[in-house]
Amino acid sequence: MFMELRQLRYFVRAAEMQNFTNAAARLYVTQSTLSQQIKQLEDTLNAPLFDRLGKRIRLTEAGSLFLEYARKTLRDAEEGAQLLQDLNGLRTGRLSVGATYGITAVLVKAIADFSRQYPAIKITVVYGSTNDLLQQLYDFNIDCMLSFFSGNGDDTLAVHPLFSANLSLIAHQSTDVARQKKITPAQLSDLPLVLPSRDFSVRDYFDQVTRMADVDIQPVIEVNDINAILQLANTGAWHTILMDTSLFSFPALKAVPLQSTHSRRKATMVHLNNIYQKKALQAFQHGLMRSAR
Amino acid sequence: MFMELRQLRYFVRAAEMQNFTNAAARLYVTQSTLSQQIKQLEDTLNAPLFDRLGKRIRLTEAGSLFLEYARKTLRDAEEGAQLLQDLNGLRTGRLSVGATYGITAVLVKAIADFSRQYPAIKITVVYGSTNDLLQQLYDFNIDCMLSFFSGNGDDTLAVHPLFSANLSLIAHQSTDVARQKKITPAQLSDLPLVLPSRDFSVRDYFDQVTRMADVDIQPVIEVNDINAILQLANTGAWHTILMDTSLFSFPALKAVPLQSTHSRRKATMVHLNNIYQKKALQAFQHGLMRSAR
DNA sequence: TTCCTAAATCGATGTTTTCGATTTATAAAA
DNA sequence: TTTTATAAATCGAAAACATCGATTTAGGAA
Repeated sequence: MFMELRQLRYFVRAAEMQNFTNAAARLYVTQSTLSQQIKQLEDTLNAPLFDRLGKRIRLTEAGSLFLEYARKTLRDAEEGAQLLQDLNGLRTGRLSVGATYGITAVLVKAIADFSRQYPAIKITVVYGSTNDLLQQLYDFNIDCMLSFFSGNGDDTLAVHPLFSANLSLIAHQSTDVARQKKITPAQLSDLPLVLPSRDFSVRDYFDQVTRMADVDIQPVIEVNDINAILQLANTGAWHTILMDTSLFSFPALKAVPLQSTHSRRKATMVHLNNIYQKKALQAFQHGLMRSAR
Repeated sequence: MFMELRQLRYFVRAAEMQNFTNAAARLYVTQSTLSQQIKQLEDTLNAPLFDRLGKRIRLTEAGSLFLEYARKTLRDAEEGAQLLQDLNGLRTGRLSVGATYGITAVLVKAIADFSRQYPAIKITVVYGSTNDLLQQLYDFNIDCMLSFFSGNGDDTLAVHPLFSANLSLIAHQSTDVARQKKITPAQLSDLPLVLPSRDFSVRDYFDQVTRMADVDIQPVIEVNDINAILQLANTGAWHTILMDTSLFSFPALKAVPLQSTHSRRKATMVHLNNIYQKKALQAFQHGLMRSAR
């Protein structure tokens, strides 16, 4: 009725050996079985594949033509299976990681390590707000999310803690405040501040902290790019507020921890529960945990 | 233990439908059977192909990767079988032809001839927009496409010219314009027009021509069915714009060629390159070329 | 919560594959 | 020409397998 790969396997071997009995032996079936399966294949194809010349057999024209396709079919199936083997061995695949800015330092290190260990895996990094990324996670656009997110109560998300970070004043070393060991929210109101715009969760978080400390702090400048903010801070003319872990590649900038309840946040790695977890994600998570320590 | 084509057939259908129950129905087996065969395939591949998200399913990374190979495998097997069918001398087989409406006259003649010569070949005609049909061509749903399409630059498509057609005003013989030998785009603006909706490539094409002639022409009525448009034109109350070859079976309607640069288009027959070409397709193409002359 | 629907699982059934034995056919040897 | 050896086809029985219908499990909707 329908063609099956078994029949193609048998046919190809028989064509190669030009002999049913030997082919059957190689296939660990009896000659009877081989004979019947070939016949069945011929029936479904409605064409003879072998000429039976007494006790010899020979491919017909149809058989010769079909042999090529039978081989190709088997090869494709084999390649597909091989590809999945490779996937299991992390010799191929894709990994898509979402992150918020505050995670960059750890992320860069983790990705560098991972890519060195598994050079065949293609990595995509998607920056966005925590909410953006959550959406993308649910849409299956990213495999995991790195952010300051502590979970939403249900069990659809797996949340793995990475490290803790402090909300901090970022100031150029030449300024007075840069030398302080800590600073209170109230003390911020006199300082010239450049803050990330409300797209960034750290800004939300900062507003929350100041509201709780009952002080009102308005930035002089608002920018929606963390790197630009750091550049501005690097001139010494402005300060900013970021998680201390956002601070790297600017040796002249110092982080002064904000003194307040809840000024420490936990960075986490989040992925969907209850779906198959890519091996690549597991490996990446493993490296990430090490990088975060 | 071993992969079988049956499993690939089930898998591909399930992946396409994203739903086991519906896929099973289409395959004329029960959902139970499908479920078990998919599981078996997953076992032999040692990789999950679907995420089971409650009552939904979704391809895993492995599944997406494997889908391509499964399709390729089935296609090769199918091509091999088709090869032998053709070898049987066009005494059996299927031919699926996609066409846009403007080709109908030639298509009908070609099919009539072909079917008389090879009565055993089952013919399917699929009408659709050029883009629809291109997609179906790439999906192997149709063997060739007849349309006003001149190629897309790459060598995956073989394009054979059939005939040229003129963009024309279609008017009832009782109207004044029907007696003109030709008409300019500017002259159209005073006429009551029913135009095919933008789904039709001829409309795109007409808009392009008027834009180049620097006149703005808006239809009174827009309809997404060519036959309905011709019925309307046949009342004498409206005119329309079509390729002159679309005009047949309405003896009272006349085509007045649009006088403009580029108002002639070439109709073509297009099929995929680099795959085995059915004998039936070759024969059909041959007849088509003769009909188009 | 209850209801609805989709996938997984289970045991029974029917089909298909396989096997071993036998038959048929033919090429080579006597 | 007969005999012998060997290879493919055929046959009936046995094993393996796919399929089914019924049931269970579980998510999503009302």
